[in-house]
Amino acid sequence: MEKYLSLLKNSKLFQGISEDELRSMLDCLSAVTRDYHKGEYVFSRGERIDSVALLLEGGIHIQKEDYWGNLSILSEITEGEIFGEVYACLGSDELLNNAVAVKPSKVLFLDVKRILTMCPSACQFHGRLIRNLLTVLAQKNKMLTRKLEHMSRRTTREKLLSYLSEQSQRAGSPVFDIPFNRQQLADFLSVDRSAMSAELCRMRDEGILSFDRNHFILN
Amino acid sequence: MEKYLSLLKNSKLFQGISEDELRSMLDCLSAVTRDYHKGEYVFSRGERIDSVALLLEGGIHIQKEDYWGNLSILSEITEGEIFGEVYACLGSDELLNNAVAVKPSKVLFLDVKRILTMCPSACQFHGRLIRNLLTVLAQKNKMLTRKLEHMSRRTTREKLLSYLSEQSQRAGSPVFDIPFNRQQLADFLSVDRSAMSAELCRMRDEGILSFDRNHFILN
DNA sequence: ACAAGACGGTTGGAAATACAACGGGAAGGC
DNA sequence: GCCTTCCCGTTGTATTTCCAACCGTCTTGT
Repeated sequence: MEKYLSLLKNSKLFQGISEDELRSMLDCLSAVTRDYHKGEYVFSRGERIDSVALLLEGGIHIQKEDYWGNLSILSEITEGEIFGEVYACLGSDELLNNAVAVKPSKVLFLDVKRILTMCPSACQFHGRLIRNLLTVLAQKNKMLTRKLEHMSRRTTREKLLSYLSEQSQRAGSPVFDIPFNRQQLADFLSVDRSAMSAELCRMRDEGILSFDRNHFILN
Repeated sequence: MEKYLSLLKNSKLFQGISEDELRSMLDCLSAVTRDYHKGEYVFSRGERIDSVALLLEGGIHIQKEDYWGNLSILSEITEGEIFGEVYACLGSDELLNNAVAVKPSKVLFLDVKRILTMCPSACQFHGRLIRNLLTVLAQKNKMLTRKLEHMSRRTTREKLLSYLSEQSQRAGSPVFDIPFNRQQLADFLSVDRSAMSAELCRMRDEGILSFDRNHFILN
């Protein structure tokens, strides 16, 4: 656990909390870790949970498969990010999506009730934790809004440009890498992979962008 | 203001807070109201805000217009709901969407910094307010996830069924009203109005559903 | 070295959507 | 009563997407 303290200290959830405080909080929140291999499910649709998950190592996709095997990727979780917080906060609601490890992963689970219901005056950093959680929820909310912006575009080209522009903006550079391969990007944008691939090549031929695998340059 | 106290008391933001406490809190949060006529903008894209808005009366659409006048409706705000809370919480971020009154509306503005930064022990219900805000954010998060579920469907028919099923489920009955007319529903689901209208009629002819204006029955 | 699988690109036909234009009916204002 | 506006449905065409199939390259495991 010690080796992840600096990751935790810099995570959005524990921002502004000292390392000493962090150690005692982990006990207080009945923190446990678990390892997952690639393809394993951390959470499953329909489940009820009362812990938030924090990704210590690896990669997670929040996604959904329908009856015909069609995959839809909602979001990607990177190291230091939390997931499942919505359902942990709402308590009684069933999960709408699966959380699947896309790499060998290590996940830390924290009991949310302890965050929400513990007496605020009991520990100095407790209020800070709640406000951090609030900020994370607001940021995720904004992320979902931006994703809806991509998805509301009518054509594959517009969806791609909307997504790639955001990635470029986030990277602060016209040169950037995306965290998906072609199939995953198609499942993320809800379009056909082959059609998307063709559209990317058309845009490249028109000089709008260039790419190699998941490395992109926007012009 | 007095006439809205029972609405406020039953709102998700002020749930569990007594009427007396509520009165004093409204002062504390430097509450002000403002009226809007139909079509007027409450918030505009690009703006920065530090107040949450609570709709006392009327109806608001959170929406975005692109360069070519295409409208995209993100969500609908009904009486008692709050909006703008994401940006008020994040402080420095610019709004991504407009908030437009679709009916004559009355809006209450509350200073969010007072909610977030005031000493938690100062007032008994302050902690309650933060936790309520947390719950509202989590619920909105889930709402956006569900909307993404509709939007990730490939065909207009699937989008419609996904949306109508949710509305039916929310109403707890196969008979329900939707809060949109045809054009608004099309802008909400990001499809062509005429194609959507045709699809609705095909589904009616196939016996899947029936409808009259915004009144629907699912079979 | 070899086989198997993952990945990205390409193609052609079927299906669905977008777009523009039109018509009828209901609602609302004068 | 009349006119205007809004709302919904219909139609036809051009465009776009989906789907299935196939190929070449690169990686991985044995």
